[in-house]
Amino acid sequence: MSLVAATAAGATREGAGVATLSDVARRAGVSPATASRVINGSSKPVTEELRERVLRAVTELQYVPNAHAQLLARSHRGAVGVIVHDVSDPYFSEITRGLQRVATDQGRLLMICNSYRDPERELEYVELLRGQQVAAIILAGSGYHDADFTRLLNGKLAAYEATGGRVAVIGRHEHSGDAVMPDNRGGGELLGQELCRLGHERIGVVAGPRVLTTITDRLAGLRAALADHGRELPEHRIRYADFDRDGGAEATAALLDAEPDLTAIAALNDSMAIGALALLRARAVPVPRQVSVFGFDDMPIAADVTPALTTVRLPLVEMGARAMALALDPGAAGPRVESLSAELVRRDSAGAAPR
Amino acid sequence: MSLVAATAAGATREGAGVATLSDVARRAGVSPATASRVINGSSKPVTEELRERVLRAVTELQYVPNAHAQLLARSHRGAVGVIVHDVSDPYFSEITRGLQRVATDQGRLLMICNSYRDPERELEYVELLRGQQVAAIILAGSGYHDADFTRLLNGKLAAYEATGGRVAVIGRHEHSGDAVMPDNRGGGELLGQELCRLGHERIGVVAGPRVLTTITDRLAGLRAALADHGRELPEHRIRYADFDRDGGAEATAALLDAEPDLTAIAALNDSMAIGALALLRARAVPVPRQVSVFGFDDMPIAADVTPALTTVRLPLVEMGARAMALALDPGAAGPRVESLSAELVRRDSAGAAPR
DNA sequence: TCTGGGCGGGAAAGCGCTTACCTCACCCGG
DNA sequence: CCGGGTGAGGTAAGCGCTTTCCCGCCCAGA
Repeated sequence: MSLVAATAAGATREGAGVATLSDVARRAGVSPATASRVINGSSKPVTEELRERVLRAVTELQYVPNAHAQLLARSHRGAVGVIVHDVSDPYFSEITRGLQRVATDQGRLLMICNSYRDPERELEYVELLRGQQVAAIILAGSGYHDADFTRLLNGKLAAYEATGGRVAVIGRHEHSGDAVMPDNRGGGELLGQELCRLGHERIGVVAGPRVLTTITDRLAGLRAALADHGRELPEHRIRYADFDRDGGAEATAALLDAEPDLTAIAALNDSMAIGALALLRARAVPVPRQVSVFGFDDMPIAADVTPALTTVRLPLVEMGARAMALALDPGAAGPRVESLSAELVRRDSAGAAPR
Repeated sequence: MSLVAATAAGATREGAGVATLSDVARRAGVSPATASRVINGSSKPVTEELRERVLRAVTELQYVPNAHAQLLARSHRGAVGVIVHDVSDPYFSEITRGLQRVATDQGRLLMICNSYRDPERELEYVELLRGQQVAAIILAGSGYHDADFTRLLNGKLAAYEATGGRVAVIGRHEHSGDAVMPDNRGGGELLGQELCRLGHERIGVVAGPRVLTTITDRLAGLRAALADHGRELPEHRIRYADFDRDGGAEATAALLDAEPDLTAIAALNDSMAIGALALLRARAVPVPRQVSVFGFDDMPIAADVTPALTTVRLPLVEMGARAMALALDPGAAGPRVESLSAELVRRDSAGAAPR
């Protein structure tokens, strides 16, 4: 689910009569208590006779219990909140699939919120989810290099946890609690090693916004690996743009305009890599013969573009599943951190550097 | 949001003390009524002095109102429910984007539920959303050829509408209320015309599940256009499979195995077309030189695969936006139906039939 | 000085449900 | 024949909030 705070405005006030529990009880000629008991199979026994009368009334009135009233009365936290950058981004779709699977297994409802990479909105969603009395909040997706924001967010999360809420994050170092950490740095290193193995020297990097910690991590790994092989990564060969397809195309164009003889483009996620591929095709640059392209994440479409994308795989579904498991298992006192390693996937978009 | 019915089991019962409105009131030394008034800016004036005391208490206690209690007290329907087949499918991501935009503009919260093409689950979600007291329910995605299911669904929707709920559907004829209808049949015709224009005779169709009305509509349009040009579409050249990438690959393989000399593959959505493309590439069949491939929907990635997909565009975002507008506008007595037409997008995956 | 009107604030009645607790009838053993 | 146990059902007290209604105060006007 994507949410947006509902304001008081624009409320509809329709509805002559939604059937309530009392309506059912009245029609069945029993007390609300009895009706409630048969409707949600309480442990307290009710005679067959009454049970049937109640069930009949339920179908006749098309009664559906008011979920809010139930929640209030039970003071029972059922749902789990998830805050992602954007579910329509395959990276998050995959993570969400993992989250969903575990949540479903445990009979939990999931509320999914899109922050669209706006820290402000992320903060709002934490409040909103808290108001919804969710049992746990899961934050997926890169954190931000912004100390003020981090402090604020941690404050809110702490308040939530203090009242028994559980929190798990995916890929954020800033939070001190339970976390699932994909090895972004290690993935960057794999990328760097491959680049060196293939003999690339003039490498352009197509990066997402530098405020994202994911970007700096991947970059750091890449730099480290290159340095190991005596290569440098000058700042002017890194272009920061939106973390999506169009950003990838744009950054690639800028890179190529500045230095037409690059032999490799390393995109910091697959969407950007697809944008890079599109731009190269538009400019009739042969891939990988003249320029090799690398992605990151290995989202499903990566294998289907042409040339199929060489990329660094992150176990996205697994990450989601683990995070949900952590969030739902009250266990362990100390914070638990699970690291998941990256893996290089060689396909057709990268080859040896032309000489 | 994706939901799954939360069972009573597996509830957590944590939480020593979530601050409540009374806590805030007590700490501020005012009545709950006053606290409530300042917190959600009631029209009733409150002295600056008290207002400040309350606000201070709110921040000190990190108070967040209990959304369920608010909803209950206001008996105000805020959210809107959306049932789609699968948000991670770009077709629905796009529609959802449109829904979201309008909902956000009107300050509405969206609850998104994935039915994963399971009619049973669709029914359950209608109940669930009703229980959540949503102001409207939007059903997106093909209906099913299943009279029993349709009757059941319409019954539930009618009950919901009877109590003031609003319903809008996207691409379903079975419901009699407000609807946004993409012109699937017309799109099929466009496809057929293009196929004829390019001189294709031996055409294989890669279709999704035949229980989906979308499939039969597109197929009907395609058939009609072919018939106009004196061509037939024999049943054995239609393969029904899952409505996704893998289904597309599978159906294409079956088609080619049976008739290696087909000159065109018409897939009934882009995901399937991408699967077809992948299979053809794997078999080293040149596209479009030997076989042309057509998609349907024009989802964003269609332009980025290679060869770029020739497809039939549906205004997905627009469809979502219109549906939400209909759902949120109580207006008109009679049911309103908005038709949106399809458009052929020529790219590189289709060419003249080889001779 | 007295009255009426306005206005800020509180008391309390719900919203629809769950559940602890109580009642009442019945049945058993002593 | 009676006391107490048992078990089915009802009563009512909330869950946390909003909102109507009312009260008391202050000031303007007579």
